[in-house]
Amino acid sequence: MANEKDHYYDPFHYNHSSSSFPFFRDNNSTQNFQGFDHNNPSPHTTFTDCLHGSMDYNTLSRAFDLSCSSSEVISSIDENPKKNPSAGDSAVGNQSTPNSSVSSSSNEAEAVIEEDSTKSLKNKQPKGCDDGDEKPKKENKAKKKEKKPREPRFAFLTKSEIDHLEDGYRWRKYGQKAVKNSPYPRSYYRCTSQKCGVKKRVERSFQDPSIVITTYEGQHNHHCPATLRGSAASMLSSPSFYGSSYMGSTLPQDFLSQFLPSYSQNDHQNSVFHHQNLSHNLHPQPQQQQQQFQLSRDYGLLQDLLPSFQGKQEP
DNA sequence: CGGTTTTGACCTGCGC
DNA sequence: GCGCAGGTCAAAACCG
Repeated sequence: MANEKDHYYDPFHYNHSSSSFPFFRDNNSTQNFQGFDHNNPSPHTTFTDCLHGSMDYNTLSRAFDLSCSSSEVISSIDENPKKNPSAGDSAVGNQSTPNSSVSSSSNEAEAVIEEDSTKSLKNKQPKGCDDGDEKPKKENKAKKKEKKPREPRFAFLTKSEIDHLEDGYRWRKYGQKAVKNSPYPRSYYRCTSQKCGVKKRVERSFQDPSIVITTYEGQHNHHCPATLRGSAASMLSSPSFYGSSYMGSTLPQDFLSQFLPSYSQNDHQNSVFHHQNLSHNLHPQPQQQQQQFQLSRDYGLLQDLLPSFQGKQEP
């Protein structure tokens, strides 16, 4: 979907020289990792890894602010590749020149991300004009659906054996789909809280089944119904969880506190977050890979993890 | 019995 | 226009 509604934030476009952490934000609201093309980044892709926990846009935003005082934290690449094709190319193509496009991104990234959600309208269009002989079902859907902008997305890679990670919120599964090139299905969840339209998708990496890819969409308009201690917080300190590319050198505690209200300093001491400088560690040793998953700037790695990504990667 | 999960059908956008 | 893939709906099944 390469139209003006698409916005692309290059997850890889962080300033690795400063060890900022690679949170990815998917503003564009279409599919993840699908249709990614080095030469045409427009097809939304964003990715993030890091921790799992109760994330919503609010907490994430705050977390970003904390760590991302500068532009490099989050690289929003090209807010509109279509408008600026060359920038679009740079979104991915410039990854070898980390500082080239970062400058303009970050600060606007925050603003852009919300703005985008009003622009991205990939949601189903109402079929209001269906003819009378259509199925009633269709008509109902048509009436129900409105043009709703997609919410910004955040994707997380989590090393876990559990598919659906506890994050303190209650979710209802509303769908499951097989993922192309992957033996693992993708599950769709919706927050059960009334009027809370937050969704999340959970899928397992095809290449590394121990990695769960969780994509959050939207922000909760209510408090977390459950304390996280014992659930997400405990998982943070469990060996099965490896927050990999968490790069914020000053973040861990504050950041985690933002995500996990019950996350204490004590937890932090036991946490498995690792500060990594991706620029020096694009290809972790096998041993390291056992200990921590690392999100690399190298597309190849993402490609390995994401089958659908891979599909587009190889012509 | 109410809430959740499962699952096939349906819808939409994109590429060819 | 057609086929494909992602995303969603909603009825049925399941569960506590």
